[in-house]
This record gives sequence, C-alpha cells and structure tokens, in this order.
Amino acid sequence: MIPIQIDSAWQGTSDCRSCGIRDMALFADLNERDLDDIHAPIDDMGFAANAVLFTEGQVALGVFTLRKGMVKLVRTTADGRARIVRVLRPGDVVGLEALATARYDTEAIALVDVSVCRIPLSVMQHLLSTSPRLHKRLMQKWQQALKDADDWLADLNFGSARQRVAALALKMRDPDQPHITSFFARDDMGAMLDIQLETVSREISRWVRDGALKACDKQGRRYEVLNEALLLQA
Amino acid sequence: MIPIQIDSAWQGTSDCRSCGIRDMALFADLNERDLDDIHAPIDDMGFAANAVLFTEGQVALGVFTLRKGMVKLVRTTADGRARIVRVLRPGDVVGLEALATARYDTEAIALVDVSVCRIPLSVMQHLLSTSPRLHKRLMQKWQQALKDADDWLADLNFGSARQRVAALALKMRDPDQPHITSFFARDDMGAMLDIQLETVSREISRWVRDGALKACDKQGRRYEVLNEALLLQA
DNA sequence: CGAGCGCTTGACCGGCGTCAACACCCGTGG
DNA sequence: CCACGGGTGTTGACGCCGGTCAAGCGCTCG
Repeated sequence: MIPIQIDSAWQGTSDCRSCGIRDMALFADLNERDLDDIHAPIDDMGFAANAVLFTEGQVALGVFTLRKGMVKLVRTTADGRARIVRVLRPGDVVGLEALATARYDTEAIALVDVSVCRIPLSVMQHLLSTSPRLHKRLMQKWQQALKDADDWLADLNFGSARQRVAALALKMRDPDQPHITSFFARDDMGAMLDIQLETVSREISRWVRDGALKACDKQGRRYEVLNEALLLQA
Repeated sequence: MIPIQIDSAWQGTSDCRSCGIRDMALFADLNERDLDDIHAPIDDMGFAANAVLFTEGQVALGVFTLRKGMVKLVRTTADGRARIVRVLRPGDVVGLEALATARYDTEAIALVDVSVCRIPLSVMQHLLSTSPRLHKRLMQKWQQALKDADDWLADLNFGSARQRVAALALKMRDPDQPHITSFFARDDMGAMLDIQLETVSREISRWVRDGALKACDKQGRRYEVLNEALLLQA
C-alpha cells in the first residue's frame, strides 16, 4: 500500500456549462455572466487508483471537484500510523481547506480511478468577490464537509468491530443502487474503522455467513446488501 | 449525566468594540462602519455546567462565539449511545452550521460554566452581504472547525486506551499555562475517546503512577503535565 | 454527620490484536 | 497453454487489552 508512481493525466479543459454533475457541484448556481467571467482554464483530470492528488502540508494550486470515483483523506500521526479521516464521493470538493490557507491539511489519494476538475485558486477568489451565489454554495460545501467529518467519527468509529463494518457497508452504498455497496482493500478499511485488517476480513465473512451481505466480485470490493435491517440493528 | 434543567442567563448586550477576545473571534476584522451596521442586539449570555445550548436538529436563531469555558458537541446514534465529536474552546464558533442550514447538526452542552455571545442569523447575513472581511474570517473559522474535527479523529480516536488518554491530556492543555491540562467527568472522557469510564480512570492512574501527570485538585479535573515527552511517545 | 454521587480499584472474561499458515486471483514468462 | 510467484484475502490459535460487574472510597452537599 505504498503508491510510488503518480499516475495522473490531463484530459482536456472543462466547459462547466455542459458538466454532468454541475447541479451537485460548486458551480451549480452560477449564471452565464459568472461563467463568462472565468479566465483561467479549469482542467479536466484523471487519477489512477492509488495516485496521490496532493500531500499533507503541500502548497495548494487549486481545489478539485470530484466527478467520478472516490478519494480518501489520510492523516499520518507523529509515530507514523496512517489514519483515513474521510472518504469523498462525487460532488464533494477535494482540498476545500486550500481556500482559507492555500495549503492542504490532509493527504488525498484516489481509492479507485477518479476523474476530477481542478479549479485554480485565482478563479475561486475572483468569483467569490463577485458572486454571492457561489458564496452560498460554498458555505453549503463547508457545512456538508464538517457534517461528514462528524458523521464519520460518530458512525464509523464507535462500538464493536462488527458494528463498524456494518456501518461502513451502509455508508458506502451506491446512491443509484442502494443494494450495492463498495468496500476497499482490507488495510484501508482497517485504517477507516481503527481495527486490524484481519478483524475486518473476519467480520465481513460473518456478515456474509449471517446473510446480510453477499460478494459481487472475487476481489472483495463490491457486495450486495441482502438484509439492511440486520446491519442497522447490529 | 442527564441534564434536565436549562440553566442559562442573559447577562446584557455586548459591545463588540470592547470585546476582550475579539482578535480571535469572528468579528476580528470588522471596521467601525461594519460595527455601526449591526442593528439587532448581540446578547451576552452565560450557561452553567451541563446546560444545553441547543439540541441536534433544532431550528437555529443564531451562532455563538465562545468567550470563556468549554462546550462539547454530542451526537446521539440511532441506538441511543452518545458520542462526543469535538470540544470547543474560547474563540471557537458554536453552531457554525446554522449559517448554511438554519439548523444545528449536533447537540451543544456546556462542560463547565461558559460565557458566550449570541449573534443572530440576521446580523450575520446582513454583515456577510456587505463585509468581505467577515467572509474571509468566516472561511478561516470553517477551515479551523474542519481541521479540528479531523484532528480529533486522528489524534484522540486511534491507538490504545493509554495513548488516547495521553493525547487528550496534551490536547486539553491550557493555552496560557501549558503545564496545566483540563480533564472532565470520566464518562464524558470515555465518550470522547470511545473507551469505558473505568478504563479512563485506570489509565489516568497509570500516568500518575508513571510520573507523567499529577492531580491539581481532588475532583480529578485539573492535572499538571510533569513529563510531556512520556505522553508524546506513548 | 449522613446520604449520595462520582472516582477508583479489583476480578473475571470476551473480543480483538498478533502471528502464522493457507487459499485464491492474476500477471508474467516459459 | 500452463507453471510459477507475488500480492491480497481468509482463517485459525493464542494471548492480552479493555469491557463488564461489583465493591470500596472520598468528596460534596444537605
């Protein structure tokens, strides 16, 4: 789990007007005049699984809107242990904190192949000075990020290993297909739930045995939720 | 630990110009014209220990700037367990999320006697529409809150019980007197660290035995940090 | 001075970490 | 096409940390 290569690719320049997820993104409420006012290019980028978007403390060039895939935010403690503090999903902003400090507070790593658009800080600053609509939207993004952080702590890092795995299964369900849930490498899941990877594996097996989950693939990444109530009561 | 009475008191109307902690608060960067532009009264309020500032989901009237004391943010999970997601200290904004949604996302309870000033949402909204200085400051508050949330998860909810208690001792040091640290009721500390109150008690005793901490009072609320290095390496 | 609450300490046991072996998938190269 | 090897997931054995239950203590307040 040590990503060496930085595997990213520029894929073109975004036209926000035709963005498929604009209604859930930062620029949802911008009007034509606002969009005309964007001078620096907004790059469309792709990152392969395990690629590093940015590292903790790095000087920020911009913020990212996550279009597709999932990104983990990782903190490394003084004694070298890695902790996953949150997982971002499509519509979330990666590196929001850069707007306040021009530095990233956490490391961001792609969990699967992801596509993002990178919005330069200069564009954000210019738009923020002219568009109250963006202000409102940005405030919602801040609020959502803070709520996600608190939820993550309250839901996923509380109770027995069995409960934590159940909570993760419920949280990682596909918004479009609520019966399908995404899991990750077992050591990543351990870093999310603060339990060991062997325990993760054991508890997943137990939920499968108990008929609450069913594997969709052989790599252990996608599972079907068979009995939601069972996971909920835990 | 079930606070029944709501023990709060209106203590007058604040004059922000003479505020002792204004330089670390939300209104730090406002100028005279901005301050003149505040029409609704900003109330100075006190809450006794264990008083509830607001509950989860409650409709928000305003945000609070914490002037003195400490406030715990509590999430209650579906199965009724209470989890402390963060502790706010002087200079922090309590109920920031209300600016985006006009509702509070978590319950806020005074850990000790606290004094706050309550800023009505209408005042914030009006000032935000006129003062870019407040915008900047607000963004910093959002960023700090998010960083605090991530720190809380990464520092305090990771590793052995012994390490968690050590981390809490270090985090709760008085900014003015770094050798003095504040502890809380043992069940509150358990809800912060996700361990049982008996374990909290045991680990504190162990740190005292090992010469890293020393009790300052007989209630177990204030301790002196004798050996910081010992706590750090844990 | 007594009652009650919260902190501490002890005994016991279960869940989870640790170490290890094994199974399986997949990519590589013969 | 198959043999091989590494990486990852799973499962087992065992010991310890921390949860649970219970008793005792000390502080505070009536």
